[in-house]
Amino acid sequence: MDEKVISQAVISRLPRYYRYLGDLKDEGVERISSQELSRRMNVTASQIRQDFNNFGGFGQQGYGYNVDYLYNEIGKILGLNEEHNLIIVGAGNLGRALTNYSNYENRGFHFMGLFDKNPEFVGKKIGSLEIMPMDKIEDFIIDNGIDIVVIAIPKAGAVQVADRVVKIGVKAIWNFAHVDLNVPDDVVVENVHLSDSLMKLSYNLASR
Amino acid sequence: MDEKVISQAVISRLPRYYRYLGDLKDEGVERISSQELSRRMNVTASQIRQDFNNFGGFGQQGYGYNVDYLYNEIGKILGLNEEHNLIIVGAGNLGRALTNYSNYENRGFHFMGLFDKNPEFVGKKIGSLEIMPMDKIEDFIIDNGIDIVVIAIPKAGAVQVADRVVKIGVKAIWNFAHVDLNVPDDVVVENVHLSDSLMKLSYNLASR
DNA sequence: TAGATTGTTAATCGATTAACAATC
DNA sequence: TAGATTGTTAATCGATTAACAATC
Repeated sequence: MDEKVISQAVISRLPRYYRYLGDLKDEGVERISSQELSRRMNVTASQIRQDFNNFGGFGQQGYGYNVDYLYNEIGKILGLNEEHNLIIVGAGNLGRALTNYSNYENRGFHFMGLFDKNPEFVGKKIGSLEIMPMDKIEDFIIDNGIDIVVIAIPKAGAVQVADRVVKIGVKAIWNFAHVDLNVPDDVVVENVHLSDSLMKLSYNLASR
Repeated sequence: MDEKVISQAVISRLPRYYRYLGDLKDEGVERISSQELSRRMNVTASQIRQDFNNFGGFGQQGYGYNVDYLYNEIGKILGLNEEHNLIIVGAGNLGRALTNYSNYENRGFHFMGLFDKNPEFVGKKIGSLEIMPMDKIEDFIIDNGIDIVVIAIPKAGAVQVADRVVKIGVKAIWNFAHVDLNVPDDVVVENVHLSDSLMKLSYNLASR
């Protein structure tokens, strides 16, 4: 391996490139220059070329970038050619919303199970998934090759759930709980702190 | 006004400070030094002091920071002492999840209305809110002093909804649609692109 | 007063932008 | 070949960290 470490600033921009390239593809655009993409996306052409060149040369002098090729390459970089099996812990409103967020499916993200500690929920079906009790989490993860765990429960239980799934080898957590998870270095956590986001909006609104 | 512009990097960290200070308050901690906070939060003490000093001196040499006071000051900076009235456009799973995200309530964020274009949804109640038809959005915003609009519909309709609410004076949009909204300079948009977040997780998992 | 710790300036580091030679 | 546009190096800008004088 021994790959160059890419800064998170670059990584954060990749999904947006991917989205724009997908749109261009849909429009039937075959090739695009960094300058034209820069105009559309409102970033500098320089940044676009620097970002792409972190991963090797995807373009051609005098021509630009082939949209289809670049789209696929960025998809590969993002790991979208891999299949991922997920479970969601927490069958509250948010957990249910994520369950049905079916447009992930076609990107290789498969939502396989839904868990909740509320006995009244257990057994109920959300879409095609049946809600299972919390004590089945470990077995389900192992039996179904789950590699991503989505935490959609209040902060009180989140840390404990994270500890449990990390213990049996899960290496990726998508965390919606409003708490920082403390995990080993080789486990990646992606936080979605909705209230942080709303506070940022509140600040920017107030200080317009 | 004429206030110094604070970088978004700093703003993004404020909600996290706010959360940790709230926890400290709950623990009954009265004062804290930048060094101790740095240890807890895993950031440098230098950064903490720099961040706070963007807004004036909240501490005292030789003593540190008063937890309660600092908590309140950051709350004020974030605009949490102001009342905000919100509506949610889109009564799908995500919209419903946000509706019931009631812990925002006690921070002065009031979810006042829920809208959907699906005639079958209109009239149904989600919690205490009745789903209203899309053509009532403008009147409702004006009549109820709505200052934040939450967009929780697919990308297809999102741009149009944004245009409509901006037209009648809304200055803040919390956007969950997977599309960039093009709004005037004096309108703030806070994006929550869930699939971008999942792609980042996917990348970081693959390149661990 | 002595010790602690801030507020703030200076140094460093990293990310973005500009420039241009390489090359299609 | 001439024109266009990348890949890449150099310059700039901004953010983070270190250091320390001010002061409680």
